[in-house]
Amino acid sequence: MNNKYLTIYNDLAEKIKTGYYKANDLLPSESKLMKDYNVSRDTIRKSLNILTQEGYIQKAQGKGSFVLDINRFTFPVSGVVSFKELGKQLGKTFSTDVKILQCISPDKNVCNYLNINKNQKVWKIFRTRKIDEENIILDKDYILQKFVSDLTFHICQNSIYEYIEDTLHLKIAYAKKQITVEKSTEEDKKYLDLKEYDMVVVVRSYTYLEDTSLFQYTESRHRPDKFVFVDFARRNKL
Amino acid sequence: MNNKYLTIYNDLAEKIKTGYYKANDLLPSESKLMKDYNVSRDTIRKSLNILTQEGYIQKAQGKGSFVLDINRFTFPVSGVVSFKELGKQLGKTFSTDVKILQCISPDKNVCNYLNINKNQKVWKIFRTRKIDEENIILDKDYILQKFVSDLTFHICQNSIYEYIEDTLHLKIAYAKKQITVEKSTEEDKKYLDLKEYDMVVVVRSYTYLEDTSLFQYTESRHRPDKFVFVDFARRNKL
DNA sequence: AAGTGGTCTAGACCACGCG
DNA sequence: GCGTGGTCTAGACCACTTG
Repeated sequence: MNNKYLTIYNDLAEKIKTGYYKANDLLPSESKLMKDYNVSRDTIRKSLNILTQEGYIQKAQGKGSFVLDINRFTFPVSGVVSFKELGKQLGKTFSTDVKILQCISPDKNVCNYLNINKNQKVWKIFRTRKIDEENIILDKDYILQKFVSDLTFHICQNSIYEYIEDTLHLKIAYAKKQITVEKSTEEDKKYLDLKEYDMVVVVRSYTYLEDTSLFQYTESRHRPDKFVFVDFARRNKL
Repeated sequence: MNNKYLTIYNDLAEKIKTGYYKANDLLPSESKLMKDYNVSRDTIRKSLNILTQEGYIQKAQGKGSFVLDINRFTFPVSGVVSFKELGKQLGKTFSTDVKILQCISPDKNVCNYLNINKNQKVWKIFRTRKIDEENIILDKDYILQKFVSDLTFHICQNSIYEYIEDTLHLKIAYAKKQITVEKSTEEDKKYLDLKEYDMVVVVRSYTYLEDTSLFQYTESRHRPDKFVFVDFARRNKL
């Protein structure tokens, strides 16, 4: 990465994660960091702003930048993160089973979700996610075929995001998400090891590309006892 | 507010919300906005960055800033927002019942949540939230007494956040949140109209002040069918 | 008084999209 | 080639904290 401020952000974030800077430590002052990295103050401030946004530090006028305690942040479902990336970050044994992979003419519901008409083909992908030998999550993905002409079992087994970003070079920009809890359906019971639970946590995501086109709708259905969502939020006035 | 960039942000956000700028419109270019508001480019860019962050716009190099469709964002539980603020934004008929308000020596669990020892007094506040004549949410708040010496039923009935920020002038900076789904307890059944549901959605929040001191732990317990969480997330590389 | 972060400015150069 | 946003710089002044 040739960006100075991103490089500095990553460097500082790494130093916080590895404990070089510890919770409640003060980061070096902005003028000190300017000299250390040999950049202008604005560049340093850009880096620090991202650290603030991500919950790494808290700034205080007249005092400095305090390192926050991030040890409660181990399950970052917030943000736009794929299942494979998640697994990597957690180091747990996850596995994925591709149940359905087909290119279809969408039904009414899917048309509605993706805001298209039924002549536009979409990929329909159902995958189950296994943790400790139990099927915990059912992911139902619908992806506009015009953006992704080919998909294989192997790609779905691996990471669709990786393929889309690294191979197709599509740029995912943002997502809208909604979390609710609903009665489990026959489909849920078919694909998941629901045990005694008769409800599932449903995470609906609409994913958009950089040019603001909606290209994917995902419904992620979780067994309630294994669902956790962790969030860091700053108070915004006005 | 004397901040230029916040003023401009609010002005533009207002124009998007009221439909002066519509979805898929291009915002005026940065140089145009510089002239319109008679400020430097950096100030404009600060405003646009917040709009981007909050999901109002999407920028594209060489093209401009596109207005996004925000109509799916009607329930902003994300961010640090209090119940009263929420009610205002939704225009629905909510009501709050204060069930418990006392200053206690905390038990082991609360000590653990707030990272204190049992000699520190805390306010214990239980409130139920009613929507359409049903008790849907049970809020269990624990607030360090050293920050808030006095609390009344009237304040709790209204908005604790309002009192803390506007009257005590404490500055709430950020919060960590966790969402899970759990079996309902006897307490839940006592305070809520749970109908046939035997599970509740539990939102645990740790709220921090600007000086990074943890001052409040809240457990918000929701009847599952009425729970919605909406989030906007940008994809961050690296 | 000295040091910290917060805001604002003016100017430079680059990368990208489009005609 | 022109206009757009993206990055970076250097300098100014202010507000706040601490000694």
